[in-house]
Amino acid sequence: MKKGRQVTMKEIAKKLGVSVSTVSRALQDSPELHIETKRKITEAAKEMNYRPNLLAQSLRISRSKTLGVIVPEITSHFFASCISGIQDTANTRGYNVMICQSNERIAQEKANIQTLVSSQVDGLLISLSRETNTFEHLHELYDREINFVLFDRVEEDIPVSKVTFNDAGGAYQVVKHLLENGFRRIAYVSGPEDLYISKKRKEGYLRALEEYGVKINEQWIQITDLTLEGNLNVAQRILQMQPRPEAVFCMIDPVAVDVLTEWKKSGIRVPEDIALAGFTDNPTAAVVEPPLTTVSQPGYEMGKLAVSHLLDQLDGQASEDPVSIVLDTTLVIRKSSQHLPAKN
Amino acid sequence: MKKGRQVTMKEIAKKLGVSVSTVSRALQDSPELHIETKRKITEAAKEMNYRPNLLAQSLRISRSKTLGVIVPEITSHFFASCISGIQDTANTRGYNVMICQSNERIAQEKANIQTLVSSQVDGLLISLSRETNTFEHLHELYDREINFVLFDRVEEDIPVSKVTFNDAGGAYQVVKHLLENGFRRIAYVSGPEDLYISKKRKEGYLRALEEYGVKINEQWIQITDLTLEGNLNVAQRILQMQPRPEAVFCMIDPVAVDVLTEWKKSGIRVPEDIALAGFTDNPTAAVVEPPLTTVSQPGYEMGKLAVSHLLDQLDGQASEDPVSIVLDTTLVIRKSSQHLPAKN
DNA sequence: TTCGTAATTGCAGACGATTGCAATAGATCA
DNA sequence: TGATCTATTGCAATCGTCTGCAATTACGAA
Repeated sequence: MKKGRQVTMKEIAKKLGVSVSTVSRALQDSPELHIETKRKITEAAKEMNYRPNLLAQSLRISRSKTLGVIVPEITSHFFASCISGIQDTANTRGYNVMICQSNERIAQEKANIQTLVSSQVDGLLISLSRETNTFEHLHELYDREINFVLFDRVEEDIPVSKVTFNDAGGAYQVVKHLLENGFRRIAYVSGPEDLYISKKRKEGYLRALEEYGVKINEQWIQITDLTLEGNLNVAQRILQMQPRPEAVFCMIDPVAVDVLTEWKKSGIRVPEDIALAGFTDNPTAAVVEPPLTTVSQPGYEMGKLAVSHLLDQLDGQASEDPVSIVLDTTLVIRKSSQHLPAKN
Repeated sequence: MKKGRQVTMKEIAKKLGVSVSTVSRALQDSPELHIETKRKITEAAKEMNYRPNLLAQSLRISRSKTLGVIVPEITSHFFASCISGIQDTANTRGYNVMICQSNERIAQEKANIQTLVSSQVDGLLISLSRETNTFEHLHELYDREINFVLFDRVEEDIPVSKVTFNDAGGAYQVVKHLLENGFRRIAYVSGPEDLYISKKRKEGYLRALEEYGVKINEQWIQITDLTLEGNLNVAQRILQMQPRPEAVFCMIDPVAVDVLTEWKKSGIRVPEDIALAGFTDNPTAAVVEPPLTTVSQPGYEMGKLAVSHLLDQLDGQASEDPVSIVLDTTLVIRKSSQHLPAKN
């Protein structure tokens, strides 16, 4: 099974006894060609099943009509949603998409950037890996005047457009909801502290507590490395605190799910013994028992917006100045945070 | 922010006063060049941050070192796993990957194929959409001698290599498990009947029942269109059967989860009142209450295998004859199928 | 009849890289 | 000293497409 030769303009030209340039112009529906010639050529092209060689086209016009996307991991439902939004929008605007995953490693992220740039993508959409705490590779992209947009996991000091969620606002919403339900001792389970979302969601958490006059206890803020083991450790540490927190807000749903599972094993009931909330609204959040209160962030929309902005930039429709688009999140109240008057 | 010019061989050549061909040979580490010239050129290349233009390279050597992947949807955890496996393997073997989703529509699937072929991918990995019940587009690919491999959702009559799961075997495993737990009236909730997996899993279901001497009741086989509404309808229909099935095997986990949710609302307890099992081992399966017995199919492995086979084919390492690789599934027993002696 | 003009089409040179072959130089041998 | 060989490098064509410009033809106007 060898790769068959594709039909080229040259072959159409030879068959019809015209020049390649005439074929090219006919297929572009150029107005300066005789209408009859044009008809003959387009007909022959269809008949011979001609398909333009995008590689050659891209090389010639120095635009590949392809975008590069780098996400930490595709198997995360959130990032998969982003990609889906990116794809759909890019396709309807005539662009293809090459997707890479960094697997949360900065070395892979750098390698991905190299590959995509070598592949002559017209622009990049990047969500940073967890490991990424230095940013020369992004500055280099910027210096080389390559268009890119950061989304979700961003670095604020790079002068490019960014699309993020109002992470602080979302955290504020959910913590406020807990406070309004009467909880006061509210813990926050954070991921590694240098992560953008760890910081932002902590901000919202602190703001809500402060607004409700709750004095913050430093031990309420627990750090997990986001591994299963780390999450279970935090779950246990929280149970052993004196006094024990009445509610816990986890930075992301998977942590909340792990914590919930661990507590169930220990016979702790949610929300009767302790309330719980997450962030992201993963598919699992809705189906755990009890269903998890969380903050929904529309990944599909984020992808759409990020790519739209990048394409506007490429088409010269957007201003040269970087903008920061902040998407609102939605509080999703489920049973895990409901203060029940009577224990059942 | 305009796209900056990339450094080309021409510029290196000019700077060093040599010809472009010499630069090309130096960067390929050709043995016929003077070692000193080679050193100077590679140094200059590094210093000027030269990166080969993959488009030009591909055009010249007529190999893009890029593969195309088409999946029904990226947001499905299973397909995301496949993609992840494909990516990792392709990258380590020096290939890039362009991913498309058909969104379960055949028209989109055809369009994706067109685009990828135009982009001169060296080969394709395709998992068919639900809508795909005609196959001319695949036959055309075959006739044009374009390399491709089908995975998971395949069409058996196309003479190309395929990677599938032992769907019938997996279904047999799980239904046998239900039978061994003492259940006899076992229903099967199928998706649309023309789907490959609907058929295969039904095969396994029937084989297990037959083997255990259970006479099949036609109404046990229920069809859903896989929408939420369809799933809930099936859930209700099952409850109303006389006599009611003792256990239900759903073709895919999401159906089982919908059914479970609906039953819970009606006060039906799983597995005490009725046992339940799914297929796929989605992340949700482990966290629902009760945890769902299911059949795990390693998507990452499937992706790895499919792409390895395709690449072997491209490299001429595989035989020309199509092969059919069948992966085994693993039964994952959880609470939803456990027959409890006493109701609690 | 002659010339300007418009309508069509082809030539040739890019885009950036690769590669067969020719060319040049110095070295070696008789 | 002349001929042959080898090592090193450049020329030019090529991949498929696009496009500025030149070339050709026909036509109407003076």
